Amino acid sequence: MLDPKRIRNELIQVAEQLKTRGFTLDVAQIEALETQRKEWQVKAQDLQALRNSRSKEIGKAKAQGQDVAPLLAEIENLKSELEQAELKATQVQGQLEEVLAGVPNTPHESVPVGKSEEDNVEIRRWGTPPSFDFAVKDHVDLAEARGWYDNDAAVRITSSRFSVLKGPLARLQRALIQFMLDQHAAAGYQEVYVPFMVNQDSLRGTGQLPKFEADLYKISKNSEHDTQDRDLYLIPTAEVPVTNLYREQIVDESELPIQLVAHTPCFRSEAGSYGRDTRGLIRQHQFEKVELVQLVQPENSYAALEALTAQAELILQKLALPYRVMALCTGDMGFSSAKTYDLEVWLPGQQAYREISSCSNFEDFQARRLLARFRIGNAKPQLLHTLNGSGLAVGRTLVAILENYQNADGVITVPEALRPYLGGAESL
RNA sequence: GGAGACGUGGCCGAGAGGCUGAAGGCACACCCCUGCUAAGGGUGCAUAGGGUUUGUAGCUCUAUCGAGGGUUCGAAUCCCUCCGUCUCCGCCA
Repeated sequence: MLDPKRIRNELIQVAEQLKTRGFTLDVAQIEALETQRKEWQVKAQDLQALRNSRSKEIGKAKAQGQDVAPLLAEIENLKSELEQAELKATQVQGQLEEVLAGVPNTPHESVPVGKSEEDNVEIRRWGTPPSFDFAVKDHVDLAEARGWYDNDAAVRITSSRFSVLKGPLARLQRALIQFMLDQHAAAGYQEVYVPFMVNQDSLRGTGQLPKFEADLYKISKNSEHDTQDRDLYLIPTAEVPVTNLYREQIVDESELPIQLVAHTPCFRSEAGSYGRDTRGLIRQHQFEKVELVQLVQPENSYAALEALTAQAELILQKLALPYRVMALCTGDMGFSSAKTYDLEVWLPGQQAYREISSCSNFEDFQARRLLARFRIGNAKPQLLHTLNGSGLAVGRTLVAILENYQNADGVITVPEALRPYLGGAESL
């Protein structure tokens, strides 16, 4: 979430910035709530202070054996007044927080202004799309022809948008995961293994809740006696558990930058995407992803974004997959992001570049909710900047390899970098 | 899953309705002293939020002793619910 102080002091400027991403900040509403907040909070705190001092006097009087009845009578009325002020204060605070929780991050000044995908800006291209002297197939046709992909079985076992991979394709996926983790570890990212289910606080921390509940799979865990909501959610990305490793933590400056990598399955309900990418492995409810996460000092976060993006690119380069880097425009960026680069890989089956990684700098937007902080010496803790990026989406990498490395006879050439992970096999 | 014990600041550990935001110790920071890397003395040392303010300075207020609720003029201390940790039993990979 945004800094409430900034919203208070620079409301108009913030509203302007948010406008570029197509978000209208209800300035009047916030001003009204803010006025009320101040009024009730001050009143409640004043009454609390009064109660505290009176209570202390009673304590002292009692200790000295004096009659406390007059003092008690004096604060008799205070109680209901205080209760009302406290109630009002928490109500207004709650409303204000609800509004603020729905406000997206403000874009970095370097982000191109635009309305949609169309306005994203290509930063660079790497590699050349391969040319084929035969009719190319898409990954579904390629995989089905070899008996590696069974959509019907997945539907029977679970439902649509799940998949069953068999034999060499399943093994290729495992090889890719291993390969990616090894590459990132070699670059200094610490590998972590994390839970695939998370609680609501974690999702709030990274910004998936409260706004995007519909995209998540929920596991009911509440019992009837629970006073708090204990439902768990399947992670939509490793970003959630990994970044939350530092929720409510204060790390020493010497531990920075923190660079982590995790492989997890990801679960997305894909609500609202009916009819899009229904064929094959592009858009699934469950998919494998290797995720890079960094927590850094604020002044380093934009350099870290470049480095993290380059690290994700490295995988594509080692696999010799053609791609381009897109700077997302203000209108296309995710809720929590201040700046995002998408990596788009060339898919011959679609004759198009498709997203395979998304690398974002969230600045302190997530850290504020998370209370993820660092400290220099004995100074006051400061909010970290958080970043993450896919390195890469494994399912889509699988698609890219099948399609880019296909041969006329349906055999798939194994990218050289991957051969050590497949017992030296040159083709599948 | 059953039985019991316990959750206090970066750590250890007092406190058992008021004078406790919290003794004492360790760690840490700064200063003093000390003729070697050791010891001693002093000071400081939680987090968040609000008000005031040009101010992330100062002053001041509020909240926080696992979490939430309750009793009370007043709760770290009493009651309830939940979560977690430990020990024993059961079960299991």
